Amino acid sequence: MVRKPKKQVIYEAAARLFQEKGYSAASMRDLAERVNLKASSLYSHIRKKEEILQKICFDNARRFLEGLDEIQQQFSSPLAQLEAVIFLHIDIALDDPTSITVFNDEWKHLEDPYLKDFVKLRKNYEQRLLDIIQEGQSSGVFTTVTPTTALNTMLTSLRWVHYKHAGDEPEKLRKDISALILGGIKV
Amino acid sequence: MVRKPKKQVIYEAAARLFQEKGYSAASMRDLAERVNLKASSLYSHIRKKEEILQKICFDNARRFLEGLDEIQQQFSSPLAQLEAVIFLHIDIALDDPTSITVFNDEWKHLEDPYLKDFVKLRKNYEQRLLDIIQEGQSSGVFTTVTPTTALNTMLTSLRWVHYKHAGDEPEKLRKDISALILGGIKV
DNA sequence: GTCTATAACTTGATAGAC
DNA sequence: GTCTATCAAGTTATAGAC
Repeated sequence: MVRKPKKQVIYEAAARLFQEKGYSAASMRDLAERVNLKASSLYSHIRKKEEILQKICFDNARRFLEGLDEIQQQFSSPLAQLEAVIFLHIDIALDDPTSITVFNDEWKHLEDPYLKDFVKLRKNYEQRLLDIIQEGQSSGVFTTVTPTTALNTMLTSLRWVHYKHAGDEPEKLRKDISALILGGIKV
Repeated sequence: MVRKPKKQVIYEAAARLFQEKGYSAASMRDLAERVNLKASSLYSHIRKKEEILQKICFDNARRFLEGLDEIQQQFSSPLAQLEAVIFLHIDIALDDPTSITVFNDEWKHLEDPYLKDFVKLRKNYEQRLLDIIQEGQSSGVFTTVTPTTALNTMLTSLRWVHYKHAGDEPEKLRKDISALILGGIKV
């Protein structure tokens, strides 16, 4: 029987709390109650509230970026890369739906310099996807919609898996979603 | 030169403020400053902070529901209806991007009984779209992905238009997005 | 590490003068 | 309708006893 370090228990409870009430509306007293502590005791484990949000946001950002690294090593065709990106987003969303919700919805409550850094990482990620799309268009396998329109439509269309997944098997879900997205992009 | 009623000025400033900082992090003092009043003076025009959020959320909900009413009177085929729904979402997003962001992202800060009512309206809207999708599947014009998967993918994929629109002409945007979404749904 | 106590400040909202 | 003054409650975070 392995006991989780209390710090981890706090982070996980915080993610659920931020998901439910939003970062700003979630108080340290709320959080403390959920881990059976007084608010002041939390500060033996973390330095400040924002630190929790930082970890959630940057851990997830890293996950996406490293996932994309692997994909670009493993696949060379734009179509295979894009499909793998779709699977990456679905798998991450299914693996940790709570923290991905916070990552998606609460990052704007980061303060500088973390906010700036976060936005930069994200811009980076999106630019790399944009390059894939444009390569696919050049080689004639993708339709010639405006690239940012294709990118944004694809990325946002993946933003429901984490909180609304109806109970399909992951395999069925991956198959359906990739068919829906790629069906619109492929020539 | 028509002067806007101050109440409307307040609502519009509030929508922008809620969009920028989120409902919870936006204070009545922030809002007052933006309309050159003291916080207490706001209460001559509104009863409470949540009242503003209510109006924004329910006004937009009504817009979508009435839009769907019209669509279902005007078109009979599932494909034509679904395309019209896509245009409806795009047009609303382009017409008032700020208030649609608040509608999309901040509704969860409504309190009961408004929260319950809002969720009910939304469920209603989504059920009607689900029926369209299922009719299209039955008549063989839509692929047989899980209907809720098609619905959620379609609806969330429309949730970027309001805040990221790159500068395309609306017509090009409507054409691209409907091609991307319907291309994945059509048989 | 957890507690009590508290500092220092912000919050939404009200009372009442003008 | 707008102001000043104020309230009661809530906020993050720290100090120091145990």
